[in-house]
Amino acid sequence: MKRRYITTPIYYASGDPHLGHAYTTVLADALARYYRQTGAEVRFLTGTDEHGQKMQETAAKQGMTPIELADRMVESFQRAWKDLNISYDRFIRTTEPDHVGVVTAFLERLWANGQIYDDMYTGWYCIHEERYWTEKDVGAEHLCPDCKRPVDFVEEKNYFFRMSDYQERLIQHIEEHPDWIVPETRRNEILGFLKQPLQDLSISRPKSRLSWGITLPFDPDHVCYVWVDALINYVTASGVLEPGGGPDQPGFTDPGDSWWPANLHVMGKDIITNHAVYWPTLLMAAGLPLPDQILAHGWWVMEEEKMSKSLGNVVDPLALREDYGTDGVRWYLLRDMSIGSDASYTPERFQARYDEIANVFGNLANRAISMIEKYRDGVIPKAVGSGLDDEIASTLSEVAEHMDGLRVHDAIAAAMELARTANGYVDTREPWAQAKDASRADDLDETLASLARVLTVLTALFEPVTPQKMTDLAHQLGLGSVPTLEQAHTIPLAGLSVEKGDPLFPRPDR
RNA sequence: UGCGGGGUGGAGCAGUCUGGUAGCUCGUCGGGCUCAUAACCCGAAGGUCGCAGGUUCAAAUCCUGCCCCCGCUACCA
Repeated sequence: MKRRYITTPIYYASGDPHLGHAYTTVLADALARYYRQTGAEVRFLTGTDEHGQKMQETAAKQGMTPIELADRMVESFQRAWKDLNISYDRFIRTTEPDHVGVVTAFLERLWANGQIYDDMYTGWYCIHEERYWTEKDVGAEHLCPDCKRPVDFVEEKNYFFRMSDYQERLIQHIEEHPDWIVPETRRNEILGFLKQPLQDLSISRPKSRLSWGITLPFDPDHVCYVWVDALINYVTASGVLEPGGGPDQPGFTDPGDSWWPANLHVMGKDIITNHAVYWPTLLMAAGLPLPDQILAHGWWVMEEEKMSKSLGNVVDPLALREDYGTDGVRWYLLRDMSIGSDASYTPERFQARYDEIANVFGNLANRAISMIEKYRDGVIPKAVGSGLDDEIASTLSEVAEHMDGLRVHDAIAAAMELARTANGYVDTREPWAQAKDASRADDLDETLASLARVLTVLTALFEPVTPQKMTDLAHQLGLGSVPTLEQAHTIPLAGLSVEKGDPLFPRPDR
């Protein structure tokens, strides 16, 4: 059986989940569900990134230990994902002993192979912001770009990964695999970025400054840089690397027996460099194959400001669920963002999109099932003609093409087009007129059977986006569950008893 | 500064590679239908396709110049 390993980033556990997290996760979930629909065995990974300076600081501010803060945030994230009906198979935490063991083994392997060396790190440190800046950042005045205070020149021992050694190999890989980074605009950015000489990557922090992290196996006074720690989670969850491995027993299992390499890493555009540069070079150094694809989506923007905690204009994705339901939110997020560009959230746009699925699809289901009840005592008649079979076939191939190209919004639009076509079909066929003329019983059967078929196909097509609602619709159609894409256009429907339920996408009182 | 993306009726987008009556969704206006969630279906109005030149029988589409917007230009999460 075909296998699919898909990941979200692991989210930094210093704050509660927000719309950005929710979008990435819903997007990955829709893809994971689609892959399952196509019959693949799927591993869908998400989790939390729990080490690092900000965790340490945030926890201290709240009078907690870092792990207490992490525990609380894990609960918060898991509740959010449950509320959004996220079908992850594994939730990883970077504080898990397994992960710590894998990171340690990974670093030992790089150390043993001479991929890591120590040197003095120099930079400009802002005491107020508690962070380093580059020469370019601070300018000739040597002022912190954020707070405009003078910065100090400091140097400390750091361990560096020989990332620069892999620059050419990485460029070659990206050029030979045009779809490795999606969308193309992000690929161009990375290629542009790689035109400049790549520097080596600092992968350690002295414990004197930061203790909340994974201790380097070759120097107990330093912890691993959180991004290196975090990226390795994808490997940990794949099972390709056994914790406890070391220079003498590298601990790598055959990639063929594990989930590695990942088929797809999904993320926001803000962390594309980490995933498209740091991560592949680290993998190269470790002798592991690279992931098949990296998908970087845009941001949700609101009134021209990025939605971030610091700007204080967060829209709680769960708040929208109160009026429109989980699937209403999932639908909006996936329908309204064209992967690759940013999308802007406004209540008006949300409502317009919700109206679309309520009016075009929800109402189609409602009217079709209602007519089957009214004209055929609730039993789906035998199909006597081809009905909308051609439109169904072309929609299925179109949706598959878009989904395989990671254009989820286009796939959804194509599926919705089938619902629009079916609404037009109802008007053309005029089943209410067919029902009044006993001699046209076959025509009416064809009309109603075709509509039942379209709805069945639509349950499969929309399941990745609105899973609960499609399960509800399948039940209304007399099916036990949402069929797979393969079954949807062949599974026998004649004789099934439909039962009209509540509207799938009710319009809230206005 | 360099690299990349974009500027198309009120809004959001497609079309540009492979020149040939400017398309889609929403909104507006008019009509139709009655199975349905005041939903659905049909039709109409509305754009000199950022600006200026050029090539061509013909340019949103190709070429030149300019204007404007956005992203990336990494390493302490």
